[in-house]
Amino acid sequence: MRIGELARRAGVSPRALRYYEQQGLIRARRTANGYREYSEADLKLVTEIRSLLTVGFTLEDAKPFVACLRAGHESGADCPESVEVYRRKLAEIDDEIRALLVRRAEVAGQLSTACPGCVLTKRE
Amino acid sequence: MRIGELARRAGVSPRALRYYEQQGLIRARRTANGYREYSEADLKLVTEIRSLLTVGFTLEDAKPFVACLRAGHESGADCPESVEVYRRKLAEIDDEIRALLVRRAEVAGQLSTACPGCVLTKRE
DNA sequence: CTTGACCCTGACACTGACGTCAACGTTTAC
DNA sequence: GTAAACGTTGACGTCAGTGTCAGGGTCAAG
Repeated sequence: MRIGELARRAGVSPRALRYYEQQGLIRARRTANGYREYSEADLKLVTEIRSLLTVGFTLEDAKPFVACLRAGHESGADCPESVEVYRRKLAEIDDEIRALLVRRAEVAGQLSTACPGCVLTKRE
Repeated sequence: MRIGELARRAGVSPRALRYYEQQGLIRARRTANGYREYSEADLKLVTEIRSLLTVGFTLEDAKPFVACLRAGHESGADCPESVEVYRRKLAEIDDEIRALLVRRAEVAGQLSTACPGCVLTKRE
């Protein structure tokens, strides 16, 4: 299939696919006229990339998963490199959550000082 | 005082001060040679901006606080517009925390599927 | 033959808060 | 007198993942 069809089926733009290629995540054979030609396996790669991106991963993070799929594994997570990315991401998310909780407390403190009673304490 | 002194006392770079001015947050008188001249009140403005930025506010968010100080109030939060920004920010932070908790759960789920026992459940 | 739907590459736009450099004028200290 | 340290404006670089042109080529249907 060509880029337009893959884009529709994967739910992304052709522009995004070219960008993924440029970043070294996917590759495409070229037909005689220079058009990119994709396989079903490529659809699987792009689907994996998309699901990772929507969970907050970067394209860089997604690389091990793509490599894992290309190596023949069923899931992109079936490789130690992918698992390592999962663990790192989990730690990053935890850090962000902690930082946000601190910020929340600071802002809530300021707000209650500036306007006692304004804090509705939605959480907990 | 000139820009270098204000920058040192406020703990920011001269570049940042020029940027704040460009964004309409601070203003400076000019001496005959074109140098910016600041007052103690300006130091207070910049200090307010910095403390808001470090809590995750944008320069746009900081504008009502600066306006409030310029209007003569002791605290930048002594105006309804500032309080409104506080409340909005609090809601934004809560949204971000909720989104991160969802992401955390998704990633943790994927990780436990890919590598049972890898999730160390640091939280709770 | 031409219209329209594709495809190509290359490159700028965007968001935020600056860092950094260029190319220049001013002030201060020795 | 001169060099360091300061000031000025202007403009590009950063990070990520595209959107959106510009300016082409390709191909099937009518």
